Amino acid sequence: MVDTALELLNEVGLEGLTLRRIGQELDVRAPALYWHFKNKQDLLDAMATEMLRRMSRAELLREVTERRTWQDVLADSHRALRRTLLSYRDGAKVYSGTRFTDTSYADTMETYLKALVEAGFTPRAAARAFYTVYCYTIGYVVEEQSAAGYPEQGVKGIDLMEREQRLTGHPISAAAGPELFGESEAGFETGLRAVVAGLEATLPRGR
Amino acid sequence: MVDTALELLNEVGLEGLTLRRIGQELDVRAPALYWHFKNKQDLLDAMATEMLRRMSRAELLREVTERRTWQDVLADSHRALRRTLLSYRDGAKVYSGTRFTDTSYADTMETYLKALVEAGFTPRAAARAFYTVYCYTIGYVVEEQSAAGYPEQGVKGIDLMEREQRLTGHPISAAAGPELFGESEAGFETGLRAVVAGLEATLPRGR
DNA sequence: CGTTCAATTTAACGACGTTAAGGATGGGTT
DNA sequence: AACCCATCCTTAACGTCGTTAAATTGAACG
Repeated sequence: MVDTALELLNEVGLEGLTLRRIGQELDVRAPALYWHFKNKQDLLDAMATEMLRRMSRAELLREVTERRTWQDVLADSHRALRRTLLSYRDGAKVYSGTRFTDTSYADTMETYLKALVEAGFTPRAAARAFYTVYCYTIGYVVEEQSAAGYPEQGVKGIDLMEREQRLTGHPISAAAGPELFGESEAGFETGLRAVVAGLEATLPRGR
Repeated sequence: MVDTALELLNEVGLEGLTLRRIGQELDVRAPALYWHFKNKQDLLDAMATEMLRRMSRAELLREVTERRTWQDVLADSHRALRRTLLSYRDGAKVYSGTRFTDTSYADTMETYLKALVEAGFTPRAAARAFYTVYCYTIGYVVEEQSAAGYPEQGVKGIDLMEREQRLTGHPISAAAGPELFGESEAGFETGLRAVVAGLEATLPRGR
């Protein structure tokens, strides 16, 4: 049922994801859903949790089988997070700010934090480091998905030409358009590397 | 009218911000609002734009009167952004992913980018640097406001005690709670410094 | 006084999340 | 076989939402 809702999300987007529509997909009337979830937010939380679970399954395997630096662990895990969020329409919006419905995410979390601690981070610094990259990633993908739109569904993205015209008189801002909204993949990567490099430079690690 | 909506936002939150309620505040029926805005999203966009405008007014003054390093410009402007978003209930949610309704923000943007370019960043790198800090900040405040809740209005925040109990068996994750959700001010600052330091280390600047 | 135009009203529509009350199904117990 | 009880669903309805259409106000102006 969470699976169905996630599939449907990709078809109709967050705004079109109504209980009646989900019910339709399951050959069931809307109130039936209340047998399984106490309300719609509860279902959304479960969807976010399931997104994370799916990400973890693939990602945790890598963790165990490969030996990587803490920088790679941090960067790879958030590359995976971005990929996961991008794979659902409005994925970042659904995900951001929800509280997870169980502790299934904690295994993954714990593995990452342990890797940082073993690399010399204090537990507090490890948590802070992880959370910093996390916030960057969430923020980036929220903006990314919102700027992209869903043209095939009539949701327009940012029009770079129009933006440039609108910003005549602000040349640097105008020229920033293609860098920011035209190369989102490379842009995420550049920012991610910077953030990780900054953690390396500033956060207290033992020798 | 945008002012009224912003005031009201602080009383009732995004979820309680209905057109009928806004109308009530203005002694007007809901449909009257459609004379001024083409739909609710249009009003929300205007609110986000106004938030930014208010931030810029105070912040741009500093820019002109003080001489600061690009690091300080970058950090201070995003400290101001966070403060602004925090000053409205659900401020970050309202703000994130909206498109600005005019180009009033561009003056500010241009000033910041110019400071970076003068410090030796290429225009592209300047845009990227700014955007990286921007995403971190947006992501951070979205999580921050969602985790805090609004206890006086019955919206519960994260319960640290309960969280710790739930995460027994994941000691590092459990111990991360106070660091992440208990010291949000210091946490933002630490992350911000790291991100700026990372930009210093990785982004192409002239000599 | 009549016209024009901006700004608002009233009335209504369809869709939403949600609740209440009750029906179906089916295995386990007596 | 008859009953029970839990599970899972239905129908009906409520109140609220964003939004539209059409009629109405009221001031400014000739």
